[in-house]
Amino acid sequence: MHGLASLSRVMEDGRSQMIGLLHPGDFLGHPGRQTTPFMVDAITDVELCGFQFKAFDRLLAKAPQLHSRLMEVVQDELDAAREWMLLLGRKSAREKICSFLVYLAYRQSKLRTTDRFPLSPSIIYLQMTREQIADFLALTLETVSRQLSSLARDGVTAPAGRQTLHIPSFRNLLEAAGEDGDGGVIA
Amino acid sequence: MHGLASLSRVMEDGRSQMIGLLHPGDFLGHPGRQTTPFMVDAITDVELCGFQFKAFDRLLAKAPQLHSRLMEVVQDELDAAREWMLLLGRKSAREKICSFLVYLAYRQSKLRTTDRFPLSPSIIYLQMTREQIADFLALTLETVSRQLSSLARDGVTAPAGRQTLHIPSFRNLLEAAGEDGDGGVIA
DNA sequence: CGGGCCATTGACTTAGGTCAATCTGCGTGG
DNA sequence: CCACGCAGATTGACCTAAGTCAATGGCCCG
Repeated sequence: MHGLASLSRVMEDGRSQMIGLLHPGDFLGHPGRQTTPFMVDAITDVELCGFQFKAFDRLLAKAPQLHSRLMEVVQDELDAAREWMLLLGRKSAREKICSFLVYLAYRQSKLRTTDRFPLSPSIIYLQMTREQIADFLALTLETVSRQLSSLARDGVTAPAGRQTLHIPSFRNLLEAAGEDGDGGVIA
Repeated sequence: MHGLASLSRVMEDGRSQMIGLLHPGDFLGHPGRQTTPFMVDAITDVELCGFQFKAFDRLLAKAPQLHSRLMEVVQDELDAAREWMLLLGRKSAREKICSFLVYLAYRQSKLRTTDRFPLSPSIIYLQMTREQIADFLALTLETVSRQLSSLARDGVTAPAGRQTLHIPSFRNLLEAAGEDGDGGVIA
């Protein structure tokens, strides 16, 4: 309902990869499963809303159209995960950062992926530390910091404090993200 | 039904990332969606079995337990995609190759992820070119080749032709894959 | 027997990681 | 109200895993 949380996978030697962010309105866990096989961390203070398994199952039995809604949700997550695989596997550090900013801009403006422009106020709140961003993008915190500085130097972003960025031209940002103009953004 | 196909995401500049492999028994496309937003390529000759949308929907209406079966399938794909994100983001080239071999071993032995050992005959058929493997693991074909040579040199694998590997010790392979012994393998 | 197509191997380059030294707010207690 | 301390951020110097470019090898098919 409020706040931001992260989902991650951790290796026994300590390496970890953030697998997704949970924004207000997102689901944690999946219908019919007792556990999520991933680590969940609160990034900010979080308020969430729980469902009881049995009650939820009863609801599901009564409202069959809910099934397809849930299927939608899971499929969107799947597409987002696959999109992120492209980012992790093939994008440069700078493209990763820009894609991340684009992703945040969309999530914060509550638009769906398909409606592209415009993001009017074009203010992005990072909410996370450099280390958490690094963990999401498979970089190091130093690289994140360097790229953010470099983006500011190039005028792609205008920092307003450590956690807030102003975006002069969203078009420039998209380009620097290596987005191909049609459907490249994470839902 | 037969053969192997790949799902990938391609950037406009030509970079591409394989997002998953389709083995016999897997689904292509998702119920209720007309298209998959990814590229599908046949790796070997493929024989597949199609469903008509309307007929499938009617079937779904009649057999509600099919809903939860489909949900299972999509959720397994989601977990696999997220697991692969860890591989893409945080594993070394050698670990990637080994994880890939483990993945293939499981897929080819038709076991579920959760049953770990043993893979009795421990023969792995690659079926793909080095370039396709590179595309799956976010490496270059040269790096794939070098790592396969190095694994053979170290006795982790015993090559039998270009497309076939014998695995003397599956335990060693798992270790070289950086798998943590509980649930690290891709479904 | 010849000609592609993969694959292998080598030499060199580079993006990003690592290690280490400041810097910058900002919340806290005196 | 202010100075102190500390967690997070920045920046620099150096290192390395993997990418790039290029030459060679070997296998399978006509």
